[in-house]
Amino acid sequence: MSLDDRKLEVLRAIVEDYVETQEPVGSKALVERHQLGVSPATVRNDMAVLEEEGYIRQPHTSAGRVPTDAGYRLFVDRLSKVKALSPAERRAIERFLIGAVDLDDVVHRTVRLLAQLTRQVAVVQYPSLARSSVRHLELVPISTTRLMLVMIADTGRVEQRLVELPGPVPPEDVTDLRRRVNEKLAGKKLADTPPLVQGLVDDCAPESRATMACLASVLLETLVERSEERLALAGTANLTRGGVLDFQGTLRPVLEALEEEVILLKLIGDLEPSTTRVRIGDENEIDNLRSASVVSTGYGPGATIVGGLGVLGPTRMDYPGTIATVRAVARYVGDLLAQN
Amino acid sequence: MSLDDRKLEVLRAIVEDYVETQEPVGSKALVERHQLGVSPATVRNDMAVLEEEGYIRQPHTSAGRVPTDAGYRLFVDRLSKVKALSPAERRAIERFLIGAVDLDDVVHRTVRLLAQLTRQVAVVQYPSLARSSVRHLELVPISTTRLMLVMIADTGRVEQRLVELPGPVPPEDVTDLRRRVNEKLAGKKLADTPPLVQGLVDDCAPESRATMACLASVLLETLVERSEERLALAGTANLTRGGVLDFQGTLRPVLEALEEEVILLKLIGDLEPSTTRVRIGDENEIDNLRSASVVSTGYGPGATIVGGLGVLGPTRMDYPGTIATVRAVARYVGDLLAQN
DNA sequence: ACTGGCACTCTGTCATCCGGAGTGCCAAAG
DNA sequence: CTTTGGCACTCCGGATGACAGAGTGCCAGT
Repeated sequence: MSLDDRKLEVLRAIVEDYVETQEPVGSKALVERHQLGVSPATVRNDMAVLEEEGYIRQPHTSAGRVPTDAGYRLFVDRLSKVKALSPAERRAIERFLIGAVDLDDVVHRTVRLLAQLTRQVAVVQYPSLARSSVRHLELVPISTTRLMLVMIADTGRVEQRLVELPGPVPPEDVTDLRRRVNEKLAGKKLADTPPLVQGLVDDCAPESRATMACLASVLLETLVERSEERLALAGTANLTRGGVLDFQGTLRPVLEALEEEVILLKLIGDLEPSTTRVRIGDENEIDNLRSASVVSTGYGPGATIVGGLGVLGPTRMDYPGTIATVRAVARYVGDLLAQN
Repeated sequence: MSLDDRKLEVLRAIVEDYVETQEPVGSKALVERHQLGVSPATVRNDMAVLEEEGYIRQPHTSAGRVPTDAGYRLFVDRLSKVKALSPAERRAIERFLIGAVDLDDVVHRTVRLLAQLTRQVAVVQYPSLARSSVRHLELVPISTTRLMLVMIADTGRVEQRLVELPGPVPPEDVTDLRRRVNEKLAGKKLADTPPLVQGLVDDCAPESRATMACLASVLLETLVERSEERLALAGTANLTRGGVLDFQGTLRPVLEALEEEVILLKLIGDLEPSTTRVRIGDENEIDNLRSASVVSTGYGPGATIVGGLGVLGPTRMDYPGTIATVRAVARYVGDLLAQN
């Protein structure tokens, strides 16, 4: 059975009212607040059908209706258009992001901005190393048998690792190493480096091969293979808005999930489709987040995507507004990155 | 009126029981659980005195007693000895901290370890730039009019800034700049650099002076003056242990405070006395944290202190255990830093 | 196909009640 | 002077019941 237009309209009204008031919405209140042009009794019939189809449910007999996850899904997919941002919001975004001094700063500002605008928990992934290219590799002698390897990526990320050398290496050899490493790797996608790094070691004169091998293993192991993704988080205090009503009584599981970087990355990290993604309640694979929704998208300079960002909140959230904000922030951040 | 030994013993018993059970403790239960050698009635008299003096209070008439902030304070100062760590804890600390690949990694591991061991919210400050020395300054050309300035500090911190140059600068000039900057600044305390940096500009040949001035201003402004302190946070989910009983009903204010880096720095950042500091409830200047206690200490290689770390929890916390853990972790981190 | 009416159900709240735990005080004992 | 046992009193927390309000489902009528 397909739902006619009015039933969809009723669903939309229920979602909007419930999101706003946080209370189950009844037929009477609905016809009063929206111009549906029909009587409560009619709405009740429609509601019965919507409930049958699984889009809404009653917390208990003779209470109003509340959207189900499926109801929100239908709402997001077919009933809502993306809200335009208010000029105030646009200005807030611009003002917030100018004046960032480095990548850390950009990411921190972004995540706070996002949390503030959406009034939810915000997550921003640092530009992924896997999607970055090497801009420059620097070797800094710390002692005769220790180097600090600093990698600067085109996305602005800077990573450093301590390298323990097998034996003392004189400064002029370091200069030589640096030159050779950069010649080979600068400008290359990090993902493409493994064979090149191997080549570096192979081409090495025997006397410096051990040193180069050390360097190579640190490079490969900690920067390419275990290429650690970094995250910033903000707005956890927003979880307490709306009392303990959202998240079925306890923030515990949600806070626990937010502590796990791996989980967060799963949430915002699937960057394949360049469009905004919305995961509602049960659609999250993480059990702890069954009562939460996540709106996420990728960002990056131009059309490429180097990282993800998003927000997490109760399933009862303002989807159109949140989606609009997340997209806008992602675009601004992308532009900002493009300027480097 | 001074408190005799038995009254102090009663106070200790009350604190210990309350911390454990989370429930107001009455005179009867007290004599049963501890060998006080006196009757409940006697204990009641002592309690009356302790209440008079402000060390305990009754949530309501005819309920048991609960320690006040002053009571906890007295307990911490005079009634508790620092617990020795269990071998299991020691092992956990060691196992957790070996294998860290860089400073970020050390800090993150530390903060998680601390949160896990104390079962509270943990905060770790990155080694303060203000207390670090310059190990090396690196200049990486990004384009002809842009440099990336990378500063490597002896504490392992690495900071990078983008420098917009007034005009194109050829690579060999960059090499020269790099050499001059390092000759002057390497090994110096960051706090001592301002006059040296000024000297660098003054000594510059006129044709490169504008470039050097640019560099100098970025250095001074963003690394020395606005030397940003960084923090890591973990264990917020622990706030939900003990139900909503701690923190008088809502986590809101606490979560809000935890979002503010400035506030956190105030909490753990006062590094003057090298000993552990405990702030109980009202002793926190931050209103939001009036129902929380903070245990913090400084850490650093050897006897010097380069940063702070600590935990935050309900006033009802296991002070001896927490203090011991915080100290131990700080010592281990210090040792780890000393190895670099 | 929609509407008005009506009986029914369930929640949330308020008042009341009662057992339990704990206190404060007092008089007696050490 | 300190400690102890006894006793009346207070207050919390849970259980119970009554009740108004909101909302529904269903049915007959338009």
